[in-house]
Amino acid sequence: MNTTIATPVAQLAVSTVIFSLRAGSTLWLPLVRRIREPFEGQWALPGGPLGANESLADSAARTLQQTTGLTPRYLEQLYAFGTVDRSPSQRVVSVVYWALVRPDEAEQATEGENVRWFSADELPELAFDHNTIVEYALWRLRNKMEYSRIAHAFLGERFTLAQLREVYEAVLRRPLDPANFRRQIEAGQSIVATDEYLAGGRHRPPRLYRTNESIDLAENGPLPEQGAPHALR
Amino acid sequence: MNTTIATPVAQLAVSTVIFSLRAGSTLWLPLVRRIREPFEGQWALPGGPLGANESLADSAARTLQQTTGLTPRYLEQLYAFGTVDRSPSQRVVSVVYWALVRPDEAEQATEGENVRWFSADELPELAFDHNTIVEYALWRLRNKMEYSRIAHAFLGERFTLAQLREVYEAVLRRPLDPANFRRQIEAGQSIVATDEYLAGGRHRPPRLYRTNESIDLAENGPLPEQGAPHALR
DNA sequence: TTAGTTCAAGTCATTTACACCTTTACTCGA
DNA sequence: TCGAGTAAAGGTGTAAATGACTTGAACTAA
Repeated sequence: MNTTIATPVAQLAVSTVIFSLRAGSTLWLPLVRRIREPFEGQWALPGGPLGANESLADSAARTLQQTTGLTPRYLEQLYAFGTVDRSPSQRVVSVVYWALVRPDEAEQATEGENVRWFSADELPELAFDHNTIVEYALWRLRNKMEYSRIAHAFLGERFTLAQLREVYEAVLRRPLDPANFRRQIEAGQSIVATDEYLAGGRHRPPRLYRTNESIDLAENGPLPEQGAPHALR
Repeated sequence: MNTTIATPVAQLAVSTVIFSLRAGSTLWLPLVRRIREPFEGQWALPGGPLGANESLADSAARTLQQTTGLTPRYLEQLYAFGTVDRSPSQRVVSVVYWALVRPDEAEQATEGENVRWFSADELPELAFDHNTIVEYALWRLRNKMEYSRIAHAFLGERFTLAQLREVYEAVLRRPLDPANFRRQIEAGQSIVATDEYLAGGRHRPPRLYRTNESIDLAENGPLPEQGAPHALR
């Protein structure tokens, strides 16, 4: 074997942008406070160096679990960021993933001195180029919302059509006609009606639906390394 | 500074899948023969280790230039591949780009013992997981063809509508109605009619068009590190 | 019982997509 | 020089998708 082990030109890190919906209508994401230089004390995306025996997606899932306690239902690679000057001193190439979690999962997440949730519209100044990264992740989320069915990853097992519509309205930031929304969703095959109804509101109880597991909701093409353990298919 | 320089868990490499259209109707891509282990003698995607003072996109452009002599008009990041076992011995994480070149550029490319063009449908068994990578790049190309205007990157300065349609037909592998194609393209703003015509055929000379530079043809969103020097915007 | 709310379903006009047809303009060979 | 061949350019009709709006049903709370 004549392979020379070159001195590394860059550190390899994996980070993740996690989205959730708080109060059912605003996009929130968890950030972690940096506990060392550079950017000590500033907020940053959860992540860390790639482990020796884990794939990129596994690394994203692990660091997520360790820093925020979250295990997202949806995890997909976003982009690899590698400009020379994006980190002072040692050069870092970051493979960034993006994830969606349900509101109930998000509430279980550890929140404290070093982990806090922020509104996606009102972020502080983040470490490194993480503001840029979040902006791109937001674009990807909104874009993907229009041609795939990832909205389901924000919801639990059972949900009403109104809840699903509210997810779309929150992410796309515009109201949708309930009647037309119903027609379009029913035309597709992405959800299945159950025979349960949600009682309790002061109105006619809406029917509960569940996602159709046999339909590909992500539309990511023939990707070999398929997301996290619980990746949406 | 208390940053510890960890021993690298993986080598960082950048590779590129380059597509071109030969004879105006079949997808071709250049491969390079490996001159060292592992996979010595087998065909692989052009690429190499990331240089110390270049961004990921610059590295893709440079290795492309060195191995094939090509400077693609379109260059976009495809995916970062990083499963643990994708390379024997030393672990390698590859950030893969994909590129489009015009047929006339492709002809200038060096072809010889160590560089050869292959039909995208009839590839040999490649080194590493490069067959998988090419398959994914093909999916991305065909997918992107349907919602963006990247087809223009296959063509030169001036082209007829029939030529543009042939690009679509070749990539999507199905015939398109010339009349409807004309209307759809004209409805968009991606091309501009010139007052030139292409004479020589035994039929009415078709009008020549050029791409509208002021329109974003790639639709990649707010990406910071924008492709290669000549990236299509 | 009644008012209020939302689900659920239906109507209608407009736009868009697609298949097919006709005319026009040019080149080339007889 | 004339006719045949070819593809551009433009047109028409039908089906599907979309958006704005309307109606009725089901339930809660007062």
